[in-house]
Amino acid sequence: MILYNTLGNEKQEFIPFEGKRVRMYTCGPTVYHYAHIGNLRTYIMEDVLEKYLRYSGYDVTRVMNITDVGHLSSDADTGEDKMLKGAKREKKTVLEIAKFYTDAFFEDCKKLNIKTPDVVEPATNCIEEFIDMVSVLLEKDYAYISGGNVYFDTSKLDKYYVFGNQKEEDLEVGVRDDVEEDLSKKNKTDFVLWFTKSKFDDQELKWDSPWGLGYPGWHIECSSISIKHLGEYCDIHCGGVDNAFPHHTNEIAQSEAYLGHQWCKYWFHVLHLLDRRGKMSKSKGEFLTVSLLEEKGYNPLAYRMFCLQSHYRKPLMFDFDILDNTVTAYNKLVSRIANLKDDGEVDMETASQYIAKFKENMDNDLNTSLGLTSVYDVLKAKTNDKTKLYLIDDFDKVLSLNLIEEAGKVKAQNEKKTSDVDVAKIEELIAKRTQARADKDWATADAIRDELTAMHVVVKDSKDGITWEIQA
RNA sequence: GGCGACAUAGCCAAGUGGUAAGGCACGAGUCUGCAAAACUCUGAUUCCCCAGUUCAAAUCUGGGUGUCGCCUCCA
Repeated sequence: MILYNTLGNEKQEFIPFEGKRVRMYTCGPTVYHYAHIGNLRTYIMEDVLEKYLRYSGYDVTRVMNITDVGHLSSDADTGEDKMLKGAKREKKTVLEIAKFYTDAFFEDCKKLNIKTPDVVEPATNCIEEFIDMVSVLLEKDYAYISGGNVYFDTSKLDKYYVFGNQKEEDLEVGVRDDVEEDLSKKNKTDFVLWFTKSKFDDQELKWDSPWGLGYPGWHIECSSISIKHLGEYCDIHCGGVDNAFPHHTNEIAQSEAYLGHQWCKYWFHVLHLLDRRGKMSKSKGEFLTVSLLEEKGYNPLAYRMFCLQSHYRKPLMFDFDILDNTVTAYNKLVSRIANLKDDGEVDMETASQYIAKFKENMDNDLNTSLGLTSVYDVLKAKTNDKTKLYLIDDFDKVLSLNLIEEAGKVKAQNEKKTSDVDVAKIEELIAKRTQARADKDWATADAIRDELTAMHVVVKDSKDGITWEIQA
């Protein structure tokens, strides 16, 4: 499989450290609020990556952290503590908030067919590990204590900007209005490993440490949780692009300083979902959630298909008109599948050709748009329906659009009409209408059709006869 | 200011040196008393612009333009 690796900024052949074993790490959500559909784009694409790796025969272990420590990423950031802000907003304790939004996150994931990672670890479970890692970094002289906090010393590294050619002197401090420079740092790019000096008197979660009562820095959590569950080597680390710097850059710095060798081979970054204002973001106030989509009558899986239609490494513009477009496409696709007959034998020879094509598409840097096209190709294939159903079911192990299941619902819906409605009445009306049509009494025929429409019965006249069904 | 990504039909979008996939919408046709549904057909002389390399460029190189992201909250 070929994957674009941000480390090197190029497409590379994916070769794990150890045979068919894949250790995969995902930066999880900060659980202070609902995830918006932009956050979930990243998780959808990572889910496809994980499932495709499994489909390709890899033995995947995937770990995700839950950021329930409400720390700030910066010593100097005047922003408000995220978890605390959520707690204040909802008058709950920080941990109640974390629990609530963690559950909400996985409910959203479930609706989008995002598999729960093998290991999900809240940061508050790993304070000991964080402290251990910081201690080692201090011992190895990669860290120093200043102004009450423990900092990572980036000047000890040969190369700090691993993802690009950024120069420290070109960094602008205070690009954002609310950021001030932290004078306790030795170098501009140094970052906090452990805080004891919180700017927030009401910081709720604090733990004892060799450096005093405090809480961990933002980056230490991912490094530590990854190493705890996946060991010293990680194959793929995933996240949204905005995390590449500083979060992932800092993770690499501290992890490799701690381990003394290369840590993670591939960095998979998903680009942002945009709306008319640019990147969809919680800090801008209004944001779209899965529940909101459902309230508006959208099937969450239509949103999944919306994401799959585009490539993970391209910015994706969200608009309800575009989503509507996908909804139509999804419904049409499902109804075409519903028309397939489940009989005969699977033609494995033909099937293997389509599977090979699907793999070729997905092997090319997870080209989900072409992966979806494979489904359309199958529908047009010159083979029996059984083979088509077999292939669609197979591809859907990766795409996870519930295509077969939804098609089954459509079929059931069509069959339901015999049990749920007054068939005798409907057939009587249809008979009357047929007579009226035969008499060329169009007014009566149309009136009866209107009556049937009011009963949610759709009449279909075709040369093969008259059929009817209950409108969904 | 620095670093990085992206730009293809009305819309979403594939394409990684050999002459522009697929989907949605639109239009046309079949069917029909009309309609709906279903099925079939149809669309880019050209890929943001300008140079260059090449027998051959949407694809490579250089220079622009535009959009987006990051530069200590962020997926």
